[in-house]
Amino acid sequence: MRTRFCPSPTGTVHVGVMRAALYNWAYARHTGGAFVVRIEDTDPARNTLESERHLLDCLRWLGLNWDEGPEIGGPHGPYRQSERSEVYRDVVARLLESGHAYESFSTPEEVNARRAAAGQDPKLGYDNADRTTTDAQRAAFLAEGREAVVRLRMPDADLTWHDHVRGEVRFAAGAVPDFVLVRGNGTPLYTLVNPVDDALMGITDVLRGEDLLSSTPRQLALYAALTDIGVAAGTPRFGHLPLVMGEGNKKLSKRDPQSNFDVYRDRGFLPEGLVNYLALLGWSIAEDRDVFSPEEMAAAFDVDSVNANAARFDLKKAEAINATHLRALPVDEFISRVAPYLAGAGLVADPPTAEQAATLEAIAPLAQERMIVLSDAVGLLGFLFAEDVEIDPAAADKQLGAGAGEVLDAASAALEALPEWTTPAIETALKEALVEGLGRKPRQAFGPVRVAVSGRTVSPPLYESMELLGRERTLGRLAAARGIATG
RNA sequence: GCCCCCAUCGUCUAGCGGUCCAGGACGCCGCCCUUUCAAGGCGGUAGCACGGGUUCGAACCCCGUUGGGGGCACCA
Repeated sequence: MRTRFCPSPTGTVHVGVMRAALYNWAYARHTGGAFVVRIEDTDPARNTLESERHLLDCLRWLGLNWDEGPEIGGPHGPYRQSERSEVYRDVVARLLESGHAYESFSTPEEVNARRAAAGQDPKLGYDNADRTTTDAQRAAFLAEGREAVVRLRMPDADLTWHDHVRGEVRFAAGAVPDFVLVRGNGTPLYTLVNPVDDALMGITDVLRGEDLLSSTPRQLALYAALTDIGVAAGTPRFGHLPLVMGEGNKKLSKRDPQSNFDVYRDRGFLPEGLVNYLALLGWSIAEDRDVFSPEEMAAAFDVDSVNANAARFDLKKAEAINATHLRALPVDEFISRVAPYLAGAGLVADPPTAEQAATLEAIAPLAQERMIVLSDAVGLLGFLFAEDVEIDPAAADKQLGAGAGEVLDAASAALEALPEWTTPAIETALKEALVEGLGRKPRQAFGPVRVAVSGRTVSPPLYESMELLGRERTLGRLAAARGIATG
């Protein structure tokens, strides 16, 4: 099997597009085939090199390594369509020569006028009228300075195929007009270039979004022509993947912020977490299981079992899956992944100093199970790497109101006198002072202390955090919180 | 408007004629654990769009209806 991913390098990277890449990758890996990447940059107005680099970087980050394609080459290169003009020119010449394609001089206005004259809806589009253009007419058009587009002559037969995910699909003969392969200015269109390259690159299975389903009949016709002139060895199998939907009930569009792949990466989703979630959008590994590694996916993935329903992107579930992967990370691995986020926020040096590394190592196991994405560490652990802590106003409202002053005073007094600064000693002292001494319920006793020390209502376990913070900083923070406590 | 695709809990899904008064996960709600919040454990909530067939038997097959989605460029 040979599958491919052929993005157009424009703007941001879309999660739906990456899901398609993932399925292609997984299918190739599952079958022991090859995964080919090709850059479809035939629209110079919209394509940028920067965008291409970013796309490839996202693929690499997700772990979707390709066997042939940009940057690594391969036997069917070049893998960038902007570098394949001669190939297309040659194919078009042969298509024209064999009569599968023809020059078409009608302008869109003329087509519409003909439709209107016949009392038809102009939405019907091109009417195949130029199939019969004579040499004399052609010469006249050329003399007028007209440019011709090149169109494929569609066969007069139903077009059907067996789709990997949808089964038999059929389009009636005549449903698709002769479509344009080459612009008037001579540059080729996606409609030509995509099947030509798939043919030339030996792609056996085309897995792509359902939004391309209705362009399949055209491609089938082109493949037949290409096979006839010896460019293609046959027609690939197709599999049309369910669309990824957004919040509403519409295809997740590029304009939708949720569709931007970068935001997940930047927030600190793990590649394996995102792979896992994306895989679930239309496929399941087993009846009672939905957490798995990319390798497990590749081992189990089969396109024929992909679900045909459109799938809504559910951030909550994506986060839950990611959190599971995060917790499953070995601690040292977790530390090395989280450190860049802390460094990025200016909390630790890059790399962390010996002291910071020691703190990180001590707190990591406690922090790991409280996080969803890596960037959560910034808020959760920031208090350990700064002299002072900024208290979250909402947390202050909640915990530094009535009765907090008394708690903070008692905590300070108990901790000041502590002979040794260890987690068990802190625990004992605080419980004695607050729970027994003041008769507070644990949740009321420790809430204000937690906010004073960490600045938040959610933090790693309290006593351990205090030990790591040291007596001086802890007492300083209790005093600072006492200053703003209202009760 | 035309063509095509789709239809199981709020969401993602399992189910491919009987083993399903429909299983898992996220979410949500309880309870337990507990120093907060989480995490973890336990339990609960909620679904086969509708109508006809076919069949001894239908979530599964067929037809229709309704609903949703996608596509109809000299974009990709």
